[in-house]
Order: sequence, then structure tokens, then C-alpha cells
Amino acid sequence: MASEKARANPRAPQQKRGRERVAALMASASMLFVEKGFEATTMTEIAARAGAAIGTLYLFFPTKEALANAILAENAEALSAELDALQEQAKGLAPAAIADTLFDLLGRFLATHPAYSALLDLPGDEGWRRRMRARRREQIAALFAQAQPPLPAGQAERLAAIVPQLMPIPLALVGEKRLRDGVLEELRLMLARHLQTGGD
Amino acid sequence: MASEKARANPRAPQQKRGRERVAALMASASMLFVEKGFEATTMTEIAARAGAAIGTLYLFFPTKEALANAILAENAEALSAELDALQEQAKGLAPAAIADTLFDLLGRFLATHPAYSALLDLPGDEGWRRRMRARRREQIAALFAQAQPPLPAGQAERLAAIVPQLMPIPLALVGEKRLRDGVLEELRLMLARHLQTGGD
Amino acid sequence: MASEKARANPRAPQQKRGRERVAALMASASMLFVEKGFEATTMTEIAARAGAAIGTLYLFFPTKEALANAILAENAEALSAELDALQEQAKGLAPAAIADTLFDLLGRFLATHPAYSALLDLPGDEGWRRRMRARRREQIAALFAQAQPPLPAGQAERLAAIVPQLMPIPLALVGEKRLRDGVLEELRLMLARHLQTGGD
Amino acid sequence: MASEKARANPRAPQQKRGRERVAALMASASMLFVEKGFEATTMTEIAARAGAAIGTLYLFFPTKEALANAILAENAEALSAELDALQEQAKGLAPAAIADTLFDLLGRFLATHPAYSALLDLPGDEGWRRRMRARRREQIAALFAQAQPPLPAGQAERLAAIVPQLMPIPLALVGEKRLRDGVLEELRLMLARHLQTGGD
DNA sequence: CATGAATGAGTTTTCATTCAT
DNA sequence: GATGAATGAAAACTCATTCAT
Repeated sequence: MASEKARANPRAPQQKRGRERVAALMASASMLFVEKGFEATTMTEIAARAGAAIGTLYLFFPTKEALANAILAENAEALSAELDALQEQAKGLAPAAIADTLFDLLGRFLATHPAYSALLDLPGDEGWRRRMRARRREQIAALFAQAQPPLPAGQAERLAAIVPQLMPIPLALVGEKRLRDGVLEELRLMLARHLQTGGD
Repeated sequence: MASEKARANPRAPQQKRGRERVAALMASASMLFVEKGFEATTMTEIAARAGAAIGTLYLFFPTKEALANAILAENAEALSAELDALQEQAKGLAPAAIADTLFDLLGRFLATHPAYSALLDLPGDEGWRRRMRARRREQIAALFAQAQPPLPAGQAERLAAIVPQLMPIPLALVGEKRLRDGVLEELRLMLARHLQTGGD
Repeated sequence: MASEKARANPRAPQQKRGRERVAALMASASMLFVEKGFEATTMTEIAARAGAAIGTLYLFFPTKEALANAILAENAEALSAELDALQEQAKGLAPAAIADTLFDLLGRFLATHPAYSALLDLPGDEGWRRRMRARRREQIAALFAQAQPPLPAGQAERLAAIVPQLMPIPLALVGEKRLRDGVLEELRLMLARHLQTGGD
Repeated sequence: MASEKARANPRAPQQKRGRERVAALMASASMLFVEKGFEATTMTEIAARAGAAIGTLYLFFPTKEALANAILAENAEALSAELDALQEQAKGLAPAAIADTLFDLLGRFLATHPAYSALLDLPGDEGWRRRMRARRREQIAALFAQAQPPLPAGQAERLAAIVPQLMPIPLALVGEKRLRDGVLEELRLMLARHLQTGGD
């Protein structure tokens, strides 16, 4: 199902105009994927919301799946870069402090890359996505591995599996601002205490 | 969008044979919804896996959406009943003990009702599903509200929003048994500590 | 298209109970054919409105088409009988008087056999229905042929083609009682004058 | 029942090519609706006869009902325009002359718009069609209202209800050219005499 | 690069008809 | 005779994808 074609990168547009086009198309697709889900979103709809013709969309993305993959890849790349940038600062920080910083980073990231979670959790094609999740886990684990005092063996990896899944929880509470903010704080606090207490 | 039709209950079958049919169809649909997602699953496929003809499926469920709704409704009903049964036992328990019991219950529930999360989180139709989530939150909050010592104001509701979203986290780690079990324990521990520490 | 099967008579029921069943089914079908048209009416619906099971309907009518044919045949038979009964009385009547009597007869007939026109005009299968219309025309022509003074050659047949199509005109004006009655009188008057004037 | 969707106008095609496409599709549909009736006609068949793919048909008409409505609307519009054009000429004409002209107009119209009667008389959805018939009646009544000498009160409206229903009578006599022509003349004569005689 | 009309395979849905009870 | 669950062929409708302009 995940053909060669589908994973092909968008034909890198040479002109600035082209690059803007592509960005607009990806943004449009991201919004719609979040609103209605990947399957329920139409290619025509994506093009329309970006103010482009359907043919133009296919000019850059050979397949609907390729489009989703391109968005996910870009998002993952961005996240990866931000996590990398954190590695330096994390050196020697307390576990709770790392968790807190990570929380902020993820919060900001998800706000700017709304389709990320939805696209990463698409049912079906295990494989590529699985590798993406693994990579993310490794980066976060590396972050926690630098904590002072060090975390018990294995906890860094477990936290790396947990923390990115915590962030979407408050985000799901649309339309209940109060509760949502409360939940976010509760999660932050819960994690901090857990890490302060020590890992035995 | 959520039409009358789509919410119509399955034509309650009178005969035992019929009830078995319906159960098989819902089970088949649940499996496929988990495997490939709601949209990617075909009514034909659902019927085929249940060993029934396509017409038979439509005999009981007028719409694909109605089928999903019926499954979700049944699952939610089952969960609600189990949560209700817990109310008694929870009286006077320590917060951490309640959390632990809830963890077990949810773990067992999700194992037996695999489509529940996927169906509850379907994109699109706000409304019915939103109310379902709210009801679940209320029931869980009621559980935590009985804790001794009592939880700080509002924490019961926040926990009620958090805990059911925690359970699917380890479940997502398919094919990594070790990590998965570790993550489950980590979550359990994190929650226990948080509740033991007190809520200020 | 009009298979043997479809033209088969309903398996004549031996018991009185059976005859009532059949009558109820045909009545139910007639109503629905008028309300929603032949194609848009479902066999299930027909059975349901008659308070019978779908299987029972098929016990008497092997096919939906056979059911329609049975109703039409019965209606046509009834009309034919009534027209026959008129032949005697028409002998020697003035043309206008004959037209008037015919008008009354057709009015009463259509009120009691509402599906007749719809079923006779069903698109598709020319042949059987064409013959039915021809037979009706002949009977009515025979009626007019007895008029005193005699009608010009050929007019009896032309009138026979026209008069039965005139009756449904006021009937189409549902919900406008006043206009409807007026139209009926207008038609009657128009026809009378035409016949009084003489046929040159 | 008559949803938004069903009444949606065909996506007005911008190119000449598109307009031709739409015209061909509507013509194909009209033919088939007449031949086999609305319900018995298949969208696939309509597309095929127009030499188009099924998707192309749905490109312009979102629904089979929408297609029928579009054809009917266009036909009604054409008839309305022709009736309007007649208003001028009718001024001061004798009633019988008006009837005669109207007869000609309707005859020509029905020959060019064969699906008109069938679509206007579709069972089911009262409402839109009822209004269409009312409008037609008003236009024809306005025509008769200009007659010199004037018609008795109310007769114009009654004639407006009658005349358009008279025209299809000869048309139903397919395959009997002689009788058909005779019937047409008979009707014309009948109407003329009725109007010459005066309306008391 | 850009466009959007056209395509047709694939889905959902309907319903006449059958048949075991 | 009576029942109604079950069937599956056929129809309506969708949408990713192509291609001539």
C-alpha cells in the first residue's frame, strides 16, 4: 500500500512562488486532516482551501498518501530539530526541569503543527510511522539520559514513550478552557512530582 | 450531519439466532475499525468477516455510521456499568487506591472493547461523542470524589479527564512487550505518587 | 421483460381467509402505487400496510410485476363489466346523454379504483397494456356507436380514445376543491356541446 | 425530502465544451425518462447514452432527482417563455382563436420537450411541482383573460387547467397515426365549439 | 507551472426474492 | 398457509487520479 510513489518527496519547487504554493497546500491539508480526519478529507477540498486547482496539488504531491507523508515528515523533522536544540541545554538539568522544558516545547510544537498527532497515529501502514515514533522516543530518551541526578535504568525510555502522549490530552478538551488549563497543569505537576520523588 | 437514520438503533432482533448475528457483525466491525480505521473499513468487508451477506448487515444497521454508533454505544454502556459497580467499593478508599483500581478496570475494558477509543475519537461530529466523554468524566470524577482523604476541589474532575487517556498509551506500543509493560507500571506509579503527595 | 411468471394469476386462494388476505394486499398495493408510484413502492411496504408478512405477499404474487398486473387486470375487468352493463341502456340515447352517463361511470370507477390509471400508464412494457387500452376503446366506441342520431364515421372511436383520459384531469387538482369541481363541469359541458352540435 | 442537494442547479459549466456536455446529458436523460420512466432509468444508462462516464454525469448533477429537476426546470422555463411571447398576440383575439394558438404552441412544445409531462407528473414530492403547475395555469389563464368577447368569470382558469392536459392525449396513441391525428382534430374542434358557443 | 473537466474503480445502500422454520 | 431473516444483484454515488489545454 505504501508504494514508492507515495513516499516520494514533493517535487522540490524551484521558484519562490512554487515554494509558497506548496506551503499553502500543506497548510490547507493539515487543517482539514485535523478537522475531518485523513480519509474524510478530499483532495479537491484541500486544493480549494489553498486557492489552487486540483491539478496543481497533484503537481507537487503524486498521491494523497504522499501529501500526508510529506506533512508528517516535515513536522517530524521540525520536532526533531527542536529536540536536538534542547539536548545542549538539558545537560545536567534536574529530571523535573527537563520534563518541564519538554512540556513547553511539545505544547508549542503541537500548537503550530496541529496535524502531527493525527498523521502519526493513522491506522494502517505500520513501518514508516513506527520508525518515526521510535526515533522520537530515542531523542527524548537521550534528553532524559542527561539528567542530574541520573534516572534509573530504562526510565528515560519509558518517559520518552509517555510524555509526548500526554500533551494531546488537554488539547482534546476543546471548548472547556478552564478544565483544559487545569488538566495541563495537573499533568505537569504529576510528572514533576514523579521525577522529584526518584525512580525506585 | 448525525441524522436520525445514523443513530437508529439496530433493529432489535427477536430470535436468539438474530442476536448472535448482530453480535458477530459488531465484533467483526470492531476488529476492522481497529485494524484499518473507520473510514478505511468497508461494509462489504465487515459482512464478509462475519460470514454474512452485505444485505444482512444492512438489515440491522442502516448505515455505516449507525453501525459505529451502535458499537460505541454498547461499549460506553458497558464501561458505564462497570464504573457504576465500582462506586460502592471506592467509598472511603485512598485516592491512590482508587486510581489503581480504575487503572485495572480500564485496562481490562480496553482489552475487551478494542474499538472503544478509536470510535470515541472519530473526527467530525462533535455533539453526541462530546456528551459521551462528558458522562464518562462525570462518572470517574464521582469515583474520585469519594476518596478519603478528600481530593482538593476540582482535582477529581481533572483526573477524570486524564486517567482514561492514559491507558491507551502503553497499548500503542505494539510489538514491544517489555517497554509496554514498563510504561504501564510507570504510569501507574506516577499517578499513585501524585495522589499520595497531596494536591496543593 | 413481461415474463410468464409475471403474468401468472395469483394462486387462487381456496379459503375465505385467503381471499380476504389477497384483497387486503391488493388494496394496500393500490394505495401505495398511487401515493408513490409503482417503482418507488417496496414489496415490504405493501405487505406491512396490509398487516401481512413479506413472505405472505409472495405466497400469492410471485413477482412485483405480477402483483401490479393482477391489480390492473382486476380493475380492467371491473371497468369492462360496468361498460358492458351500460351497453343496453345506451341503445338509442342521444350522444350527449351517452357521454354524460359515461362520465358518471368513469368518475365512480376511478374513485373506487385509484390505481387504475397509474398502472395502465406504466412506462415500459408495451403490448399487454396496449391491448388493454385498445379493448377499452372498443367497448366505449361500441357505446357511442349506438347513439341516436348516429355519430359521424370514426367519431365513436375518437371519443373512445378521448373520454377516459378526460376524467383524471380534475382528479389531478388535489387540494383545490372549488376549481376541481368547476373543471369537471366544464369538461362535461364541453363534451355535451360538442356532441349536440353534430359532427361535421 | 426534496433536499437542498437535489434541487441544486447543475454546476454551471464555463466552457462551451462543458455546456455541450450538459446539454447532451440532459437530452439523454430526457429520452430515457420518457422511454422507461424516471425510476426505471439508470444513471449509468444516462451517462452511457450521452457518451460520458458516470462520474461526469455526477459532476454536473449531484443526484438523479437533481437531474430530473434540472430538466423539468429548463422545460418549464422554455414553456413559460413561449407562453409569455403569446400574451401580446392574444390580445383581443376570439376565445377559440386563442385556444387554437395555444394548441399549436403546446403541440410543438411537447414534441421538442418530450420529458416535460412525465417529469411534471412524477409521484411523490408535492410542493415544487405543484407550484409549477399553478404557475402554468396562471399564465394560460392570463392568455384567455384577454379574449374578446371576454369569457365568463372563472372560465379562463378552468380552461387553463384543462388545455395543457388535453395535448398529451393524442400523443399517447403511439403507433396509430391515423387515430392520433383524428383525435387531435377532434379535441381542437371540441374546444373551439365550446368557446364559440359562449359560456353560460 | 497551472488548470479543471473527465474518468472509472470502488463504496455505500436498496430491495425484490428465497427459504428454512 | 404464514413468517421474516437472509441473500446478493444492481443501483446510486464518491473521489483519487489523469491529461488535454
